[in-house]
Amino acid sequence: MDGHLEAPAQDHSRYSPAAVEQRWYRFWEEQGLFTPPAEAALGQRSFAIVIPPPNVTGVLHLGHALNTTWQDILVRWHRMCGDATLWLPGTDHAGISTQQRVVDMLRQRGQSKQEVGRERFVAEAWAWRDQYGGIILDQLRRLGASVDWTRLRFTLDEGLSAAVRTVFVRLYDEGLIYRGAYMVNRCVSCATALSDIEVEHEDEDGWLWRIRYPAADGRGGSLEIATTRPETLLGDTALAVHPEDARYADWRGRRVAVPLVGRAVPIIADAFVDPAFGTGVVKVTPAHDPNDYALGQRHDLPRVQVIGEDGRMTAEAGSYAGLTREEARERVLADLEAAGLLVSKEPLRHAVGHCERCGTVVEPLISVQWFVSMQGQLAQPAKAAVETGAVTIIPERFAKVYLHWLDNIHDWCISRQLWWGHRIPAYYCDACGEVTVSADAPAALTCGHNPEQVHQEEDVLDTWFSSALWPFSTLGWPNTESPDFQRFYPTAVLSTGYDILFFWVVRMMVQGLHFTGQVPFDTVLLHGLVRDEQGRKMSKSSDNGIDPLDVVEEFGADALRLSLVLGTAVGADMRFRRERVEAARNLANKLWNAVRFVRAAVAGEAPPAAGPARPADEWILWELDEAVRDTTSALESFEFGEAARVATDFLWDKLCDWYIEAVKGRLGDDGADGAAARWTLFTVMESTLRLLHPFIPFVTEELWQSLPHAGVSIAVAPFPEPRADGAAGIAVAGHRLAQSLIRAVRNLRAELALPPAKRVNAVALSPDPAVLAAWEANRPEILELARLGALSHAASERPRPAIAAVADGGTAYLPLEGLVDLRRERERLDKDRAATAAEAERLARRLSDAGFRQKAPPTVVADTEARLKAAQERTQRLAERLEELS
RNA sequence: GGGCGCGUAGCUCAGUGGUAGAGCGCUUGACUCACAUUCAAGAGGUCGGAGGUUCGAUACCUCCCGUGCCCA
Repeated sequence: MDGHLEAPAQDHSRYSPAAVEQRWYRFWEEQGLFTPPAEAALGQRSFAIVIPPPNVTGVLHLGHALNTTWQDILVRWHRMCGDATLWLPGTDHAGISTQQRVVDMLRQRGQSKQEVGRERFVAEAWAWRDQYGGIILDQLRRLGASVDWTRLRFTLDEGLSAAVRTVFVRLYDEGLIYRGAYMVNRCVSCATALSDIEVEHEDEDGWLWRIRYPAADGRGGSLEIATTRPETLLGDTALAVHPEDARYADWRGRRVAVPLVGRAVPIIADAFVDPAFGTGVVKVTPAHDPNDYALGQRHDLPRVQVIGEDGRMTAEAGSYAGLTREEARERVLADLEAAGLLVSKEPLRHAVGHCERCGTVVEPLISVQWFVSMQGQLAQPAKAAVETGAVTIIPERFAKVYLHWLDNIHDWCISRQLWWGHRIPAYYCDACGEVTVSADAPAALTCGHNPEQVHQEEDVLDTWFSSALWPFSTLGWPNTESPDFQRFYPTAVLSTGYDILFFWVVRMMVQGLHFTGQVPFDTVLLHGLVRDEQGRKMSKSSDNGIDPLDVVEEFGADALRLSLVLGTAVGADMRFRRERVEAARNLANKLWNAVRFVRAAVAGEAPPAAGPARPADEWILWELDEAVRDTTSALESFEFGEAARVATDFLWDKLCDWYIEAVKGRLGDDGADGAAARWTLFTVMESTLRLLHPFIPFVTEELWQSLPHAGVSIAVAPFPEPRADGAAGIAVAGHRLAQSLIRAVRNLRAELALPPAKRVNAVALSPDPAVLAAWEANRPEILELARLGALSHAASERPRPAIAAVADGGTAYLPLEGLVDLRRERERLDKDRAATAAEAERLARRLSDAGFRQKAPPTVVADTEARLKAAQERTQRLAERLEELS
């Protein structure tokens, strides 16, 4: 990086982020600025965030960009505040997705997973990871994420894997992990079991078929049932009605024949049945429906599995064996029709479960899986932590969602029939089948047989099982003496999308509390979805996804970041809008040019300390203090949009539009006034860069380096603080009065279409000597910014006729007879007078209300009185002026 | 069915128990020596509807309408 520290910023009027950003990221990384110092300074606070580990197969999308921006703002801010700041990066191994990639890769080589075998398959997966798994990490660099790359973690790292084994064994020993045959969701395409929350329910248009089941007890008659899944009738082992449904009271205890298979099954009564749905009779297929499974348990029904794990009909399905679920449905319907048992069909919109990963319709199947018992011992502390405020969820409303979910939590199916992942540390004795659970290959089996003769469980763990440990496994746990764990756990903030509140946040809370006894983080920040310009969810299938890197290429990472935080609220979905990025790009450009101006003004050297000399100087220093205070308090409450708005408004509206324009005439001055101007301008500009750095790190670094500076990087320069003595004084108030006058004159000039080059003289009158003094104190600024030739206060010089600009505290008259359309002028003044009078009337009415005077806070009453006085004065002056014109 | 959002300027969205805001768009003027990715000025809103609480409601409460999401 030789030389570029001294390299001047390009002297173009347009900022080119592409030429700048990657260079600075390399610099930050090489300087090790994102690695917290090894030793904490005395009294230094620590601030840690673990990144939500992106899927190793993933590519960056705008949701990542938003979340990364939030975290980077927090982290850069804390780092500049001098905290020992750690932002720990990493990726997760994404079991299903990665396995699918490797399977595809093998298929292209003409190989199958079975052919290569488990060991080689896993090796191929690692090779795939090494080749492609870093893509998303480089994308985070492009966004400016100030993560500590020296602490990069991966969920399959040895350390993290040891944490996974430790947790599994402990939960097993505590009886909180168990293995058994239960109904779970199976994705026949991904060929694995899924947990409940990996199933997405979507309403789909389907059919409700009515099917007749003839009596099988020789007493004649038949029962009509309604179903959306006729193919499962092959596995029916009962029909059910509501216990109080009089229509079917006679049927209870009788038997009917399952169509096509002829099996005689009982009619049972259960309050689960909704008598109002369909015919009030439901078929019961305990092996293929979660509700029927529960019914089957209550009534001790046999289970007949007619659909296999591959989604095809089993031998139990008789002549349908081998057909897919879809084919079987067609055949069953045709055969029912032929048998005269298909009564009717009607359209029905109903929820169908799909695999969250691949979209395939999930099949509920009974199989042997591993589960975590979530209720009670695990869920309770996680609930309590939020209820007691040990953890704050922002926005608050998600706390309710979180608690409600924990109240209704189900056991978590954690086994996956995959090869890529943490293989479950359970060992089966080949001699007796006994299960031994052990973090390492067991030296002794619980059954006492020879430990040589074991085979390890084939299944791996749900990826989320390892993600749940992320806040502490990445910091060295289970070694609780590890320096990072000691220093940075619990972490400070966990920022992620609300869509993975259940998948991840809850589970981290559960595991963190159970295994460390502490909350894993103090604050949970949840962001919304970034949608496309039409408000649609972005997705690969609808091809409306926007690649953040395309945006970075075109507008710069700073512009993307700023556009994602400006004008957005925490937790709310937002639309991505191109104009927003353009506006943010324009702001970066504005900053660029403002600094160009300052650089020219100070000619390469930091101006010697001078302090403010004129009211304008006092005013901008005071406004800066305000901006620093407001930005800081917004950051403290995680209001990123508000923080960015305050900081950028200061830059544009205060510093650029007012102060730089006001100070221009003084910068070349050789005396004390020039020195004060240069010092103030430089001081404010440099502070502004630091204020903006957390939001737009690249351009601020480039510009900060181009100005005289102390220190290696703005990234480790102190965040601005308000001056201790920065109260608003008379000078500040005076400058604001001058600004009001300037605005009033500008307004007039625009009305009259006076070109800026045209200088006019003005007479400014006020009954208040303080106002006159303020104008006098700001005379050069007023002359320049209002484009006046001269400004006098003597009433005798008041030009007649003239046109008036009514400002706060007084009125300015411009001698513009001939230019003035008197009728239009009267209209303008009258409109103003009417509005001001209405305002005065409203305020007067409020003040005459005894309730208001008694109950409103005194400051509000005083404020209202002041406003009334100002409105009355202004109305008076406008009326006088109208009088003069008539 | 249960729960939670949202409805503010033409568009997209901030926001607040006490004077309604921004960006873009629109109108008018200006290539003013940092910036036309700019500057100055302006138009535009009974803050979805109806009640209620309050001295005061766009904001708090209730209901309704519209719209979106989560869970079952």
